[in-house]
This record gives sequence, C-alpha cells and structure tokens, in this order.
Amino acid sequence: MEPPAAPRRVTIVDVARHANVSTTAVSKVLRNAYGASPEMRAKVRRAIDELGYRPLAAARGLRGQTYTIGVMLPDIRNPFFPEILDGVTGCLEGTDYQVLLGPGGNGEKEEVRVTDAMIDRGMDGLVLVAPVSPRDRLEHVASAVPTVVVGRHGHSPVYDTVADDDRAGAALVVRHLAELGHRRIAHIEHHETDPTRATEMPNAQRADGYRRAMRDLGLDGEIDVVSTSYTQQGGYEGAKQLLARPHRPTAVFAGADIVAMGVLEAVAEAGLSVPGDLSVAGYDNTTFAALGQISLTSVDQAGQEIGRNAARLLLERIADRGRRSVQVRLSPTLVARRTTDRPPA
Amino acid sequence: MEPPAAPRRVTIVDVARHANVSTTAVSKVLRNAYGASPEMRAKVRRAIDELGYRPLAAARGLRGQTYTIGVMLPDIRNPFFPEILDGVTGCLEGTDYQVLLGPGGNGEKEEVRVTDAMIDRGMDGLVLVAPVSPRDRLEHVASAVPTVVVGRHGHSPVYDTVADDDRAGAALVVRHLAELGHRRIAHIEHHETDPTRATEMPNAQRADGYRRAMRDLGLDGEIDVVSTSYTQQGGYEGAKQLLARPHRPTAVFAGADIVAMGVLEAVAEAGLSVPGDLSVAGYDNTTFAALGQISLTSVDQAGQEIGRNAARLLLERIADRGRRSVQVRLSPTLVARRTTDRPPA
DNA sequence: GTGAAAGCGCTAACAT
DNA sequence: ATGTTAGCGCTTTCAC
Repeated sequence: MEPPAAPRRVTIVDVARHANVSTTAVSKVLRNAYGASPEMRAKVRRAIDELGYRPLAAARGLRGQTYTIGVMLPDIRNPFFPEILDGVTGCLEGTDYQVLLGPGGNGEKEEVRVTDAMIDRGMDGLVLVAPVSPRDRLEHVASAVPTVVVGRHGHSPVYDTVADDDRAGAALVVRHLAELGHRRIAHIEHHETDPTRATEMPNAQRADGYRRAMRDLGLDGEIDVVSTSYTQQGGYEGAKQLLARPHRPTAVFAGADIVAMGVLEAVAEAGLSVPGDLSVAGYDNTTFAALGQISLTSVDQAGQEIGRNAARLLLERIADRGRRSVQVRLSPTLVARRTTDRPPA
Repeated sequence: MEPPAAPRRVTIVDVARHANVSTTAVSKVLRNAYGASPEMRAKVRRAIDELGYRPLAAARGLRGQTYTIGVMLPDIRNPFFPEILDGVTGCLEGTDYQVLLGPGGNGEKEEVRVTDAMIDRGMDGLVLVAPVSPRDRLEHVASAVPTVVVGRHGHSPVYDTVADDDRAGAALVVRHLAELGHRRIAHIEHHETDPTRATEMPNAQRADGYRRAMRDLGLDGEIDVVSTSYTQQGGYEGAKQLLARPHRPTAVFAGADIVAMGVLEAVAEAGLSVPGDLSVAGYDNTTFAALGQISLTSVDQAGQEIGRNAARLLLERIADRGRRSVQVRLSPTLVARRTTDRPPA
C-alpha cells in the first residue's frame, strides 16, 4: 500500500535497449540529425512508439535546445493579444517548438520576473509583446536568448522588432473623421512619463500620429489632447473633461477601444447620442468593437500577421544568432462602423 | 569578429568557488534546505548577488523540482479565465513557483499536445482549466504530474477539482426571472454529444440546473431549450429560433455571456427591445456584461476564488502526492443588471 | 554509419 | 555543519 509515486518515465536508454542500438542513435533520430540509416531510423521510431517514449525537454535543454518558445503577454485581458498569439502558434505549427505563455502583468517588476523565469527555463527564444521595460533590460534579455520585441517602436542591434505603424493608424482615424466633416477632433491618450517609452510605446506614437495628421489637414488650431490612461475609467474621465469644454469637440479619437468604451458611457450619461452629437473612434478593433450593440469604428492591427512575422524572425535568429537585426513594420486598416458619422449640423 | 554567442551562464560552481564553499552548500541555500549555518547562508547569498547567479530550472528539474506550475487555458479569448489565473498567481506569489500558461485551443488534440508538452518540460504541477479531454486522458496526465482540474464536474481519485456550482447558478437565473414575473423562460445551451462531457461539462450542468429550477417552480410545461453552441453565432441563431416561436418566450437564459451577446443582436435586428419585449440573462459575468452599453444580467463565478483554491490544492498535492483527492465546489452569485425586467404586460 | 564516453548544471546520498 | 561523489536524461565530441 505505498503511495502512488509517479511511475518512472521511459528514457532514451530504454528506447535504445529496446531497439538494440545506442542512445546516440536514438538521439540522432529524435533530432533528425545526420548519421543514421533509414533502417536505423525505422527501428528506432518503432521502439519509440512501442514504449510511448517522449524526450524530456528539460534534459535536452541541458545540452541542446528545449524546443520551447516563450511569449510574454503584458495583459491577458487585452483582446488584441490572442490574435498575435494565434499568428505565432500558427507559424510554429508543424515545427517541434511548443509555445508557452508568460503572464506579464503590465509592470516592470513583473516583466523582469517573467522574462528571467523564461530564460532560467532554458527557452530557445522569446517573443515579448508590448513590453514596458526600459531598453537596457530588453537588450539584456535579448543577449541571453534570441528575442523578438512586438508592438514597440525603436530599434536595437540585438533584437528584432515587429510592429504596426501606429502613427499611420492614428492618421487613418483623423482623416476618416475629417472626411466626414469633423474639425474639432479630440484625442484621449495614455499618459506616459518615462522618456524612452514616451517615444517607443504605441500609445505615444498614436498621439503623435494624431497631432501630425491634424497639422497635415490644417487643423493645428483644433488639436485637443486629454491625457488619462488606456482604461475604461481613463476614457470615462477623459470624455467628462472634453464634454465640459465651452466649445466641445464633435469627434473623439480614443487611443484604444477600451478607452472608447469609457467615452461611450460618459456620453450616454450626459444624455448625448453617438454618433448624433458626438462621433467616437477607438483603436485595436477588439471584440467589443465588433459587437453589434457597440459597433465601434476602430483601427485593425494585423495581429495574426504580427505574430507570424515575430515567429518567423525568431526562428531565423535561433538559426543564426549573429545575423543583423530586422525591423518589420505593418500597416493597420480602418474599420468604419456606426459610432462615427457626420458632425451635428 | 565572431558572432555574439550567448555568454556562458554563471553556474553553481562559479558561486561555490567565489564563496569558497562546496556546490552542495550553495544548493542548500538555494532550496532553504537544512544543514547550512547562518554565516554560510550569508556568504553564499552575497556571492550569488555579486555574480548575478540564477539557477537553471531545467537542470534543477533533472534531479528535483523545476519550480514551474503549468496552467492550461482552453481559450485565451474567454474573459473569464484571466480571473482564475489571477487567483492562481496570487496564491503562488511569494513562493518560488513560476506560472506558465499553455494555450489549449479548445480541442482534444490541442489539449494532448499542450499537456504532454508541460509534462515533458518537467513542470511540478498542472492546473487544467475546463479541459475537454475524456476522463482517461485527465487521469493519465494526473498520474504523471500533480494535477488540479478546474471548471469541470465529476471526481477522480487521482486529481483534485475546483468548480463553481453551475446548477445552482442556472437556478439563480431562473428564480430571478420567475420573481420578475416570467413564466416562459427559454434556455440556449451548448450542444454536447460526448457522453462523459454531457455530464461533466459546465454547460451541461447549466442546462440541467435550468430544467430542475423550472420544475421546482412548477414551470415544467414551459421548459424550452434550444441547442446551439457557446458562441455569439450560437446565441444569434438560438434567438432567431426562439423569436420565431408562435408563442415566444418572455425571457431567455443564455448559457454564457457571449451567447447573450448574440441574442441581443438578433433581438435588435427583429426590432424588439430589451428588456421591454424580452429579458436576457447570460452567464460568467464577463467584461462585456459589465459594460455600461450592454449592462447584461449575468452569473458571477468566483473566478479568483477558484484560482486560489486550485493553487492551494496543487501545492498540497505536490507536497503529498498520495493524499486523498479533494473536491471544492464554490457558489456563484447573480448580478442583476438592465437586460432583465418584468415581462411585457 | 555507429557507439562509447564525457559532460550540461544541478540535487541527493553519503561520507566526514 | 560541511564536502565528496554519483547520477538525473539527454546531446555531443570523437573514436571506430
């Protein structure tokens, strides 16, 4: 009546014995490495199947690879990130790599913890999605393990980047609203104090894109930015401020869909209608935006495309750690829905 | 001009040499194990800090633990799961364990792949969230590594379970609607063919809870179940069917919030109003439900509580693999919002 | 093409 | 309380 201890795992030695070959031979078959005859391969594969052998990734990692790709997501709740993840896993399908996710937590401390953990676990490559850590830290990580940084602008020789052109996305929104006839187009941005991040983060690029687009349209005088945060609460508060303006805007470009949700709430509370009294646009084209009840005009980032590119670059870098760093920039598209229309007469 | 190969990692040997002690001593300090004097500990810790040493989890795992807990999520997109995750990570905070997520993919094949991958990576324990795999498979996994199954009914001697009482949750909705005066209360369920899952999955329990509650209220004759799927599309189609009934229901209990979203869309399309013409309730109290624009009556599962319990049970089982299996059942609560009201006169 | 043997970084027995 | 030594399961020389 002993406690049901875990039964001993089948090891490479068992397989070798069962197939009457050396462990080296088995290892070669596992890795599709050079130096094993077809007959040998067949024999070994049969033994593997018969014994139900699975190589222990941890042990492999001690000498070679762990066949594990780590993806750090800063916030599981953001409905945009699953798209990226789908792209990554899709690209890795058919390879021997397995994707594991590290829950980031939107803070530098949490990011350090999770990236260190991934390095300590011998992961072969990392995809960092919209990291908030300073550049040095990212480079530190990238020097320990092949890394692709996603959704953050600013280059580095040690890691590759994939990002949407957030400035262009913001311009799409502004032009769309201007074409509808709006002039007083306000923007709600995410407040950023850190100097590096103030240029590298998507939110900063969106705000910048908004300003540039306004200027390009000759609307310099109408530029109106409220600085809160990329949260529903931030959108609510930002909208409150904008609605209290003596001469209030006819359109609001919220820096993220979740912000737009807060705006919609504040507008409803003020007894105003969308888009009758105010047009509202978001960013990210999240699930919310597509809901029939919401039908929010938004900017679609090619999430899957981003993920696919990230995975591809990562595999390339794993294969050649010394290669020059690559920057991929993708173009977002506008998805016009029912929250934007012509301004009130 | 050689390619910048990864600099050699600091190992336990380096630390031992630097501190003038044995590797055993360092190992003991790392694991807070018995047999190291305070002075020794101090010395070793200093060396660790000075060298920036971090133990390699893969190597530790080869003999002992990897200090990694794997959480399998079937669907990253489901906004309910982050709650569970928060509970798990919260409970593990302060311990040496790191949580890594395995993207499930809502299919048996994907689940096998990701659970195998987690086992192969030497994880110390697994939390499986709402797995769809058959019981045998779950027991197979659990026999390889300590496992807690979350959000699935049905016990097993080899794994612990944590779940909300979905029957009770469904009853909460039915009683709420009945108290408002509804009698013709319909339900949209997720179609399930597999016999094991037909009893063990939450959706099945919700449908069952609906039927029981209707009977308990003497509404046997009004029981009306449409069988589609737990998707927005499923809700849309289900609602279409219900609205086409000669004597249509006055209230719809959708088995999940996302289903309710589809219902709302179909209702709006039919030119009807909620809750004026039809009351709608969901399940899961997701982010959607709470949005001011939606304000959906829903059932709140204590997600964080579920996660905390799962983590606690897992730690207990890691400490004692032989202990009897435990089942924790938590109680959901109703969150009444604006989509439910008295039936039309 | 094949296999023996060394060793990856750590922990666990076993001395001392 | 401390150190020595033998592995854990795999990959990688390097013989043959």
